[in-house]
Amino acid sequence: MGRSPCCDKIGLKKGPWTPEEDQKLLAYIEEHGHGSWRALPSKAGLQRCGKSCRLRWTNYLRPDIKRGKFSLQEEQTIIQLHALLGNRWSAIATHLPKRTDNEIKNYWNTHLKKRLAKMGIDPVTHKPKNDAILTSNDGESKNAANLSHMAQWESARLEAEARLVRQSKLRAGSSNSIQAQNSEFASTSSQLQKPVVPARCLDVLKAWNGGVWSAGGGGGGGELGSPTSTLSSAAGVGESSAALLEFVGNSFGSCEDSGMMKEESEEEWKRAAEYRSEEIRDPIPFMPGLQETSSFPSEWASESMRGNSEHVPSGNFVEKFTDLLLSTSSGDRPFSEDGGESDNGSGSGGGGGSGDYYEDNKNYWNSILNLVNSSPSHSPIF
DNA sequence: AAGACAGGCAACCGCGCAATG
DNA sequence: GCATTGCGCGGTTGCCTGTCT
Repeated sequence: MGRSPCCDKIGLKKGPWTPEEDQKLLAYIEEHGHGSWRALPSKAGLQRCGKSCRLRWTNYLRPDIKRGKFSLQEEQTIIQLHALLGNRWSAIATHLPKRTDNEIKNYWNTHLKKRLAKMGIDPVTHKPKNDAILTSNDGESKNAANLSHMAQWESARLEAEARLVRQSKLRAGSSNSIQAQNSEFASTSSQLQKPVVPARCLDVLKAWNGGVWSAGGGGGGGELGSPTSTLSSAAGVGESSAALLEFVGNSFGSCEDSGMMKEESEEEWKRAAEYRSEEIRDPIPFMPGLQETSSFPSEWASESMRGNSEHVPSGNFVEKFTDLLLSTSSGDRPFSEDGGESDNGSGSGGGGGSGDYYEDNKNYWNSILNLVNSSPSHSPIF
């Protein structure tokens, strides 16, 4: 509908960019910024469509792009976020400073997807391929439902962040100052694609670890052994709910700050495998600590609760999340019914109930991390 | 050495959404 | 409210390069 042609105009060049074209584009953007991609090519003297220019800029020429191999933690971030968000590469990219969605997408398709497949993990569902046999329909649906809740929440948050970026860009864009634009590229250009808020990583999983995994009481939580997860059944209420509340708006140091960009990779996988193989005692070290708390902007929930991914089945997450918070604050334990009597975290020994519900999910994520991290470092996969 | 094959990645394409007139 | 425009996203393609035979 009403869509004007873009790259099919006669006379527009397609295909690989030449250094001369790159130079023209760079020079123009450095001098003028990119106000309108559509108008840019002619102004810059390029026989390209605006879309092609934008792509070239965002995926290749932008000064804040990190190229080269992905670090172990970047890989883990991608895998885990993909488990939550599905093929929402732009959302995943917001958690990986200096990486473009296209790069992440390519890396997933060419490396990580195959790696997971070889490890027996379905790269779409992030579950072991024989999981369907091992898991009852009921348990699976619980896993899916809970994951979907988290994913929807993350989706909403990311989109809200994106809105903030757009708004801030609009504000910034109201000034035609070249310096302003240039300084923006230089200092915060990654924020052109990312939220204004500090880069985050693994919010959901962090909350998952802090709020859900640790909530198994003295049993499962104790098994995990996190300093933050030594919850008595009484204190656990407050702490786990606090973790969830922190998760609502948490903002912690960027992945980069937390050592995200360590050079990779074999050694890191090896170290991680060693570490993880000792004991899955505390997922938290993979996730920077919870630090900041902010309020829950209602607008986050106002849109984008649409189920836009097969990973994110539709459902009224906000409602349930609110219920969760309410029940938490009212003293009910949302995560565990069985207090400290669960087994060593490996199974759903106790009967039924929400204890099993979250235990299943904990085990699910444990299995992902286990499978990823415990793969032999000498494996051809790696 | 050369052809075949596979993997990796840059770029293209089409769609959806938001903004605007 | 509708048409149009512009941008961003995700899927896909095709070229380039490295490896194998």
